[in-house]
Amino acid sequence: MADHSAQSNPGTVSSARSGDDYIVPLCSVFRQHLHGENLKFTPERAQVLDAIIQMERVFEADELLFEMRRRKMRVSKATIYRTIRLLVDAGIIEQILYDQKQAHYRMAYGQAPHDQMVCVETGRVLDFSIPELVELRDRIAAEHGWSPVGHRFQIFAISPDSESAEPDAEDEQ
Amino acid sequence: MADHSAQSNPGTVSSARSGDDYIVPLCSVFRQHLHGENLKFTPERAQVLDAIIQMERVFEADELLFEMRRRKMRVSKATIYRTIRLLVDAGIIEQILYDQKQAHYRMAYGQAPHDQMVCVETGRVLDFSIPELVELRDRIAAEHGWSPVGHRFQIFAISPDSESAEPDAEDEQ
DNA sequence: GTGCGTGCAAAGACTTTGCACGTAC
DNA sequence: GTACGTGCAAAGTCTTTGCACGCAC
Repeated sequence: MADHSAQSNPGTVSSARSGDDYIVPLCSVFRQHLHGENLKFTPERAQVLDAIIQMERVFEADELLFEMRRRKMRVSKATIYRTIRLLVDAGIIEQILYDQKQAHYRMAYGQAPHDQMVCVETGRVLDFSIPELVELRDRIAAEHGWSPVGHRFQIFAISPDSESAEPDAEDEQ
Repeated sequence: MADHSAQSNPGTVSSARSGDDYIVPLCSVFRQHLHGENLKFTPERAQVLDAIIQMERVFEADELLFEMRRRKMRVSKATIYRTIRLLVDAGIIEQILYDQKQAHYRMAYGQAPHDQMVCVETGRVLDFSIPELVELRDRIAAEHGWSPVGHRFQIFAISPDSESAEPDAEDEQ
């Protein structure tokens, strides 16, 4: 497999199209999902989705709040948490786990691949896709009689830029 | 709880030997690690390690506390948390991530493989090992010029016993 | 019009920390 | 003897919830 790395560049989910192109379809997707659940499409929810789209990378609830404040969108923390949950339910974003401190999320709509490499020094994230992993997963699940519904593959590594650039004095006696 | 997972299959930490056999070497490992860091090997720390060994499965800090209380080991919650961190540093146990609610840990000393399958219905965990995954990981890291230090592979699936056996009224339509 | 949504602050779940006393080395 | 450890409770961090008012459908 020569080049399985879908996004050659660090961290960003979308590459070819600009952020704005997403807004219309994603709004529709979200609106439809809400409608299907008898929930309402409010300005606040639209703003949260909009802000997430603008972030174009992995984010935490807190970062989203901060970013929205910076952009003069006045939405409460509670609403952000509530909306994030709805967006996960709608399949528009997904939760990823780096640590148990706080939840991280990212866009899932554009079918971004699940696999990623995380730099243990800098926190930099590189997304990529390994199609065989799905086959592997299905095979293992089948061998045990389980029904696969998803998987997660993360590589922990040190990125080339962190070794050189970063002094990173953890403990110097 | 009956038999939380794994034992029957490849990948459990202990298979042939009984729990007690571990106590001596693990104590030594821990003691040496502490000594190397100029820390002390106290009865409390020994008890925490002992209790973890007896659990023989994935555990949470809270479960460990409960189990130790049950066995009349009087160790404070703070000490459990502090000792868990030391054991992770020593490489004796490792943290695994199911969700961000709380941290889960398991024995890492016997070089248990990192890969696992989690039942999204019951929480049952099945450990297994895929050697190719390490090669895959190393190859991908190398392709991008990163230095791999670890990985995590989790399959989310529905275990056969959960569909039939378990009522599990999460939502009963 | 009504029921779902929102903001606010308070509560909740898990983990860490400050302090005074205790103990392994 | 001393520096590290311990228990306790209080503080911290991230997330959820109760309530009164407001708005989308």
